[in-house]
Amino acid sequence: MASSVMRIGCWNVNSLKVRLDHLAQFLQAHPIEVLALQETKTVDEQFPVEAITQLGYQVLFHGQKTYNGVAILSRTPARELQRGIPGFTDPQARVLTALIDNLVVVNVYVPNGQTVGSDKYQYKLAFLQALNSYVQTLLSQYPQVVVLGDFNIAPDDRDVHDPKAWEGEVLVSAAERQALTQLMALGLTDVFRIFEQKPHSFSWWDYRGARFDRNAGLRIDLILASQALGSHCQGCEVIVTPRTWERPSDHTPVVARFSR
DNA sequence: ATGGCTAACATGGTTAGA
Repeated sequence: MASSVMRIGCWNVNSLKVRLDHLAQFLQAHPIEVLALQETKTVDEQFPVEAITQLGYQVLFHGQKTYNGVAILSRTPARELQRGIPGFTDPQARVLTALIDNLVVVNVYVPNGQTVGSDKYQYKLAFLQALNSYVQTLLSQYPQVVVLGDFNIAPDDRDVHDPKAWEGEVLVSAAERQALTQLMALGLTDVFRIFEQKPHSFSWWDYRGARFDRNAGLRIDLILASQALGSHCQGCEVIVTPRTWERPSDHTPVVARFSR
C-alpha cells in the first residue's frame, strides 16, 4: 500500500440503502482505507456494488433479507476468507472475514440479546463463545488481526451514560462483559482505550427520547486489534458528526489509525 | 412510566433493534 498510514473504521449503518448518501459524505470527509459496515439489511443480489465502487472502494458483503448483513469496504483488493463463524451454523449474516494485504479483518455484528435470560440472550452468549474459538484460531495463523464492529456490549461503566440505570441490563450484563473480556484475553486490545478520551464518548444513542441531544448513549462499537497491529495504533476516535445529519443511523462510525 | 423512534415488509400492523 502506498500510504504509510492505515485507517480502519466500523459503522453500523442501520440499512445501507437508506444510508448510502451518509456513507458517501462520511467517506469524503474521512477517506479511510478499510470500513466494516453492519446492519446492511440487504440481500447480496441487491447489494449496491456500483454505488460503492463509485466511492472508490472495493467491497465484500454477506447479507440477508431485512435483518443483519455485513460488508467490508477497502481501497485495495480484499480476499474473502470466511462468511460467518466456522462450525457455528447460523442463518443470520453477522460475520465476514477478509484478508487485505497482510491484515485479517473480522467484521462482526454481535447479536443484541434483547433481554437478559431470553433465548436471544443465550444465542448472543453462544455466538460470543463461537467467535472466541474462531478468533483464537485466526490469531494462531496471522499476526495482524482486527476484530471490529457492533459488539452490542459496553465494555465498562465509562462506556455507559448512566451506569446505575443500566446495571444488569442487556449490553452491560456481567456474562456479556465476561465474554468480551475472554475474547480480549486472546490478545486483543480495545484501541479506543489506548488513548486518553473525552469522558462520555459514545457510539450509539437510542432514537427515542432525544437521547443523542442529551448524550445519553453507550459505546458498543469497538475496534479490537491483535498485539502486532495494536502496537502500531496511532489514534482512535468516534466520529459523531454523522449522527447530527438528517435521518441518521443510531450508531456513529469509529475510526482507528495505524502506522505501517 | 414497558412508552418512546426507525427500518423492513407491506400498504396496516408486526418484528426487531439496543
